[in-house]
Amino acid sequence: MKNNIYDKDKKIICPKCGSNQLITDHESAEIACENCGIIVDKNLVDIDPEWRAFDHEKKDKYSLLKTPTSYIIPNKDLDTMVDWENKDGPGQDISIRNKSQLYRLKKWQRKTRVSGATERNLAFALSELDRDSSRLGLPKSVRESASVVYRSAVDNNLIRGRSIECVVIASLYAACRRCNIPRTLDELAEVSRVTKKEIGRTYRFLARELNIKLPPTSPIDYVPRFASELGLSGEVQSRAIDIIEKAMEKELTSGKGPTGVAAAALYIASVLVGERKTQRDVADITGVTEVTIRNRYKELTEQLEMGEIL
DNA sequence: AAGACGAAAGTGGTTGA
DNA sequence: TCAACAACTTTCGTCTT
Repeated sequence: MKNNIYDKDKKIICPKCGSNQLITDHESAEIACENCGIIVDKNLVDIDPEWRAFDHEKKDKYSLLKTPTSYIIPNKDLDTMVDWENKDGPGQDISIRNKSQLYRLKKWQRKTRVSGATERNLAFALSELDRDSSRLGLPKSVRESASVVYRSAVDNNLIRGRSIECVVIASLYAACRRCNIPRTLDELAEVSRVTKKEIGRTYRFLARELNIKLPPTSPIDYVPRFASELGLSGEVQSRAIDIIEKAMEKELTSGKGPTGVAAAALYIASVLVGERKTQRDVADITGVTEVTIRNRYKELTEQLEMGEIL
């Protein structure tokens, strides 16, 4: 079976979203779509409909079965192997299977001994990622973005000495921030067995090694989620965002924790609009203390000349 | 009685010598 | 590596509604 993606002159596009913004990865011979994050493998020989039409759940399942042949083994060897299997295939199932296994074992041992472990690692990590992100109610785009981060972490040998779960969570953290729907370290720590400290440390490590540069999280990004969890109206939200924008102009927010600023802005806005929440309510949802809210609140009202509250 | 306020002491992380 | 430092937390007593 000849595959048409392999042709070098042909432009490769992402089968899922049609984007041609593909990132080629050096060592693993895989191509990732920058837009939606799925893997489009250039060296893939066996293009079944199932592969072509994969969405992410399916891809995870099939990757166990298929990826060892598609990801790792150089394409020329792979071509040979596929042909050989196809010719001898009908009739003698068992012996063929044995031969095939032997062949692959040899291959793996000789050239890519790590790859078996790597694949298992990846499969485990991706299911972990699925579990965590669905617990957090994260959209697919974030999950995909996180899996891209994780894969590159694997490719750069960054997981060694770290737990898979830890790296997965750190990847998720990065992905959330990139997608502008940040989650706090506390929230991430809650759904995993990794401590907040470790997540932070691992994230910083990944960011440094992978050259991920993300601007500091804006308090504004937290407003919609916190507001809806507090049952506050859209009007309160826009007032809060207003306050934060003004505060940022005056550089009142730099160096301060974004959740604290968001919490205080929401509190102030809730009072202004007349949907008052107690400091305790806001503190519980936002994960900061009342004291912090009070401090931010004080700074904001003083510096922004909001005497109207008093 | 509940919520808001603030002082004081403690924690974990960053920075700079 | 260590100390200084800022942000944030915990705790607790006082004031306000």
